[in-house]
Amino acid sequence: MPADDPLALDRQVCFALAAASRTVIGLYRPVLEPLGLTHPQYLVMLALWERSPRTVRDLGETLSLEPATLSPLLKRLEIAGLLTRARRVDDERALDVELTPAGRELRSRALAVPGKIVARLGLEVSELERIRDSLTTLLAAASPPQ
Amino acid sequence: MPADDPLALDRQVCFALAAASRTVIGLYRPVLEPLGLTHPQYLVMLALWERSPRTVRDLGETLSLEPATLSPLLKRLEIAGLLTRARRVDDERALDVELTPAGRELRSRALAVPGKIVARLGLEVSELERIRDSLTTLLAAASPPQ
DNA sequence: CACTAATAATTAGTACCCTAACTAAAGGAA
DNA sequence: TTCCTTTAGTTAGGGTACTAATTATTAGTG
Repeated sequence: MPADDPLALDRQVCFALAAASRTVIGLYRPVLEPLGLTHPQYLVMLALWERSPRTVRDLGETLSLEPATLSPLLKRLEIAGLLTRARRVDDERALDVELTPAGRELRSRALAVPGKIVARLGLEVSELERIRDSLTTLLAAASPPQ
Repeated sequence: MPADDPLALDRQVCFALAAASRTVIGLYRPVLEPLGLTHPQYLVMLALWERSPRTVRDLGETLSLEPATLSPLLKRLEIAGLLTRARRVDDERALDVELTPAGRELRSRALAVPGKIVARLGLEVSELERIRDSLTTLLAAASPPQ
């Protein structure tokens, strides 16, 4: 195996990305479980805590997720009582995905989540911010032209 | 929404990670489809092109994937004729996952893959390497202690 | 040697993830 | 106004991804 192998696993950004993503997200599981959330659900709630109500399309664009992924996911959050989905009055193709009081109140418990993960990672916050900025660059480069 | 909101989406490394990972991996789909591979399968093949045969456990550790994920995935690659799975003689709990001649030959077509993705991303190779190194740091921090 | 504990891989179950197809509603053009 | 095109969200289907449970094999202990 030559030292300059173009297909070497440790040369592939996509592998580093996939493995890091899965592994980091895996750390959230025990932290989010007491809140009754999976990681993708947590991301949805983060978006709604920023702004609610929002449409499925808006959530999809914000989270880089397809409607087909969001649809059942939102359904499960609705069943859990954290949000409601109602047809918009001005455009009945669209849904207003809106936090319930329970969904809103969950935010205060979620405030402890990032700190727990940062502590588990044991990296400097400044380094995490640098990594995050790199990822934002990468996401922009990979995203479809607007 | 305060400017220093600890739960702001764009402050979460995990969100940047999830979105970037999904989006970048999504770019591979049309490139890998002519090779008959999904992205996770591509990663498995990369590992086997480095070294074959390998056990499921070895592949799992290398790729940060659970055996439960690998089991059906390898089965599909076996059905596709790219690899075989055989009980090891020295330890019948373990499998030897070994490339077939077809699996081995696929590598030459796969050599074009990274270049296509890099071109699509339009980022300098040096920047991609920097990002990859960051991710490797992150993966190490997130991984269970050895 | 007998028995217990640990290990490797598979299966079951749940929750994503995407593409493709579909239904219903809205927008736009003639 | 009518009709075609586009859009929003859902459903279907295939492929992951994980935890938990299971089966069979191996390792370790007395």
